[in-house]
Amino acid sequence: MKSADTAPPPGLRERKKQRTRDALLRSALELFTEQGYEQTTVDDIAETAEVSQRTFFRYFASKEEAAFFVSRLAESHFVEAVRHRPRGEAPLDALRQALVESWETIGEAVEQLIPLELHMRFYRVIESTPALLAAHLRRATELEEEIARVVADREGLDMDADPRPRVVVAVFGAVMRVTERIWSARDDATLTALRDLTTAYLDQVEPALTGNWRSDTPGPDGRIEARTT
Amino acid sequence: MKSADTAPPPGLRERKKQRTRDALLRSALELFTEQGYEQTTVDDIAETAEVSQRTFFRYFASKEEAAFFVSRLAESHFVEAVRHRPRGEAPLDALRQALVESWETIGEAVEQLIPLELHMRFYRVIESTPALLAAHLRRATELEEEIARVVADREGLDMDADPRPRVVVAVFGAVMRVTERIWSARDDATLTALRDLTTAYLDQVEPALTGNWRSDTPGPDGRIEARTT
DNA sequence: TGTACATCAGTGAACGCGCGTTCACTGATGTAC
DNA sequence: TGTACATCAGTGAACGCGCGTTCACTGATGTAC
Repeated sequence: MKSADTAPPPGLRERKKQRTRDALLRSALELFTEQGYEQTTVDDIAETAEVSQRTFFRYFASKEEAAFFVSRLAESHFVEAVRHRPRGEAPLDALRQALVESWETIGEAVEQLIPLELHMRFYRVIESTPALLAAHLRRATELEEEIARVVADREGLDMDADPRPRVVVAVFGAVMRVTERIWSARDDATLTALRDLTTAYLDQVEPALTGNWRSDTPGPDGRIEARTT
Repeated sequence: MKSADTAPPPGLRERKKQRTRDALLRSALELFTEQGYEQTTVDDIAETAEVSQRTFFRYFASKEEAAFFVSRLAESHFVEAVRHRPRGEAPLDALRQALVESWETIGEAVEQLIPLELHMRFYRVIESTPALLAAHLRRATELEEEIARVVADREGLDMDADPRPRVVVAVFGAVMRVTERIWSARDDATLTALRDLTTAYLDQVEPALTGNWRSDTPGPDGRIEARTT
C-alpha cells in the first residue's frame, strides 16, 4: 500500500521536494504546538525549515493549509473506509465501523510524514485556538457533505430528495466533535483514548434522543465518563 | 418586553450612541450583503455610517463581532426559550419547541436594530463566505455548550458524568446546521421556510438513525424535499 | 562519457493590503451649584 | 436661568503586523544527442 508501488521510482529532484515538504510540515507543527498557531509566523516556519518564505508558499497555499495537511490525509482514509463497508450494514453502523477501522491504519500513514505523537498534540492545539477550531469545523462540514454522498450512493438514494443521508452523517459528525473537544481537554492524548470516548458517546445517541431520561435506566455506559473527571 | 421598561429613560447622549451603533450595524450588513464580507473593509463601513474608523472599533471589537451582533441577539432568545420549557418535557422536544417558539418572537426583536429582511439576507451570506461560515460554526459550538448546561440542569444531571446532555444538543445543532445550509442555497430566504425545513428534518432524525433504510417506509415526510430541488 | 540545452525548485527583496491599535486632541452632553 | 466643570463620544493621523503576492534571477537536476 506504499505510494511507490504505483508511481515510478522518484528521481532526485522529486525526493528533494519530499524532503522540503516534510521539513516545512514538521517545522510548522512543532512550532504550532510549542508556541501556538497565532504566535508562529510563516517566516518562522520557513526559517526553521531552512528555506525561504517564498518556498513555503510554493508548497502550501496558506498557513492554514499546512496546519490541516495531515488531517486531510486522515480524513481521506476515513472516507475510503466508509466507501468499503459492506452494503448490507445500517448507515450509522457503517460510519462507526469505518471510523474504528480507519483509526487502526491511520497511524502508519501519518508516520510517513511526521511523528504520530506530534500530530496528536497538534490536534489538541486546534481545539484551543479559535481560528483553527473555526477552520476545522468548516472543513468538517465539507467532509460531511462528501460522506453523505457516499452514504446516499450506498443506499441508492437521492440526497436532495431524502434528508436521511445528510442527517445521519451530521449526527455522527456532531458526536465526533463533542468527543474531540472533551478528549482534547484531558490528559490522555492518544488515538485509542479518542476512539474509546467516541464509541462510548455513539452508544449514548439513542438513549439521549429517546423519552424521559429520568425514568430510563442509563446503565453503566451512561456513567462511563465519571471516572476521568 | 421593551428594554425601556426596566432601564431609566435614556438621555440624549445615550440615544446618540444607539443611533451610531445602528448606523454602523446597518451599514455593515448592507455592505456585506451587497458586495461581500471580504470585499468590505472596516473603513468602508465607517465611511458609509459617516463616522471615523476609530469609532467603529469603539462599538465593535472586530469586523466579525459586527457581523454576528444580530445573531447573538437571536441566540439569546433561543437560550431563554429553552430555559423556560416545562420541566416534564423530553429534552429533544424541549429544544424543538423552544426553537419554534423563539422564532415567533425573534422577528420583532431584530427589527429594533435592522430590517429583518436584511438579517435574513445576511444569514445566507454567512453560508457562502468561508471565513464567516467558520466563525459561525465555532460560535455555534460555544452556544451548544451553554445549552447543554441548561439541559443538564433541567434534568438534574452532571454534564461531565453523563454524555446525554451534550449529545442531544449536538444532534439538534447538527440538524440545524444542515438545514441552514440547504435553506441558504434556496430561493425562499424567509424565517418560516427555515422553520419548516428544520422541523421536517428533525422528524427525520429517528428514521435516519434506525436500521435498514430500504426496508423502512420513509413515508411522505421523507420526500418533503423533492418539491423544491 | 561528454556536451548542450530545458526544466524547474528555490531565492531575495520589495510590496499591497486590511485589521486592529495608539496618541494627543476637540467638542458635545451631563451635572453641580 | 446661568455658570463652571466633568465626562465621554468622536476625531485624525500614523503606525505595527503578518499574510500572501510579484519580480527578475540563480543554480541544480533531468534529458537529448
